[in-house]
Amino acid sequence: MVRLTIAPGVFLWREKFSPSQQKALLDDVLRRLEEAPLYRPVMPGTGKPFSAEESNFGPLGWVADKAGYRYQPAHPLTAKPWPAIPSALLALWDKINGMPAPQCCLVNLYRAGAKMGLHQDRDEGDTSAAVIGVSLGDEALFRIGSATRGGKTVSVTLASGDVIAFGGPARLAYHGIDRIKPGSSRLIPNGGRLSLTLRRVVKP
DNA sequence: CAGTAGCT
DNA sequence: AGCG
Repeated sequence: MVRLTIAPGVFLWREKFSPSQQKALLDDVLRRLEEAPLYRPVMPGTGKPFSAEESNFGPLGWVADKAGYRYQPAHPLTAKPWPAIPSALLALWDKINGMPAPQCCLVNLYRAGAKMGLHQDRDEGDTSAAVIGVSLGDEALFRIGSATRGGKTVSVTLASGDVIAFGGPARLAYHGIDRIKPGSSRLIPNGGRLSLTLRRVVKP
């Protein structure tokens, strides 16, 4: 597999999941989302809704509501534990990061027009492992900079099956999704992009 | 005084 | 880029 270096600590593998693997992973993800339905989080304080919809797999899920950002073991609407992380994603993590296993797989669904402002993944007590993201469906314009706001940023288009990882010097880099390219993939019913973000949350 | 995974 |  060809690993591209986007910036120090930021790596990209194009189509690391083949089309048939993408379809299998999507089916697995959609089955699990029946148990843990997507919902629309809101910003702490202001209550402004995200444009993306979210859910989680794994022992801990990242949630946002008026009270703040946090990890919790159960779905905020159903109160049920999050479904397990798909085995294909655990295998991917093991190849890139090794042990210990990820504790969270945040699922983001971006339909046409959805985006995600520049932010840091900094709600984790353990930042020693890289964050790993898998893209399914429509292409997205991803942007990543440094650990401080206002620094230089680089943009890259993420397509279905692509895998991005940022760790080490880039683990706390600001990053976000500027826009989705509607209709660029037929993988997801009704269109859109699913991002599957793997993270370690607490120290072993 | 932080806000900022939002918005203009 | 910078807001309140």
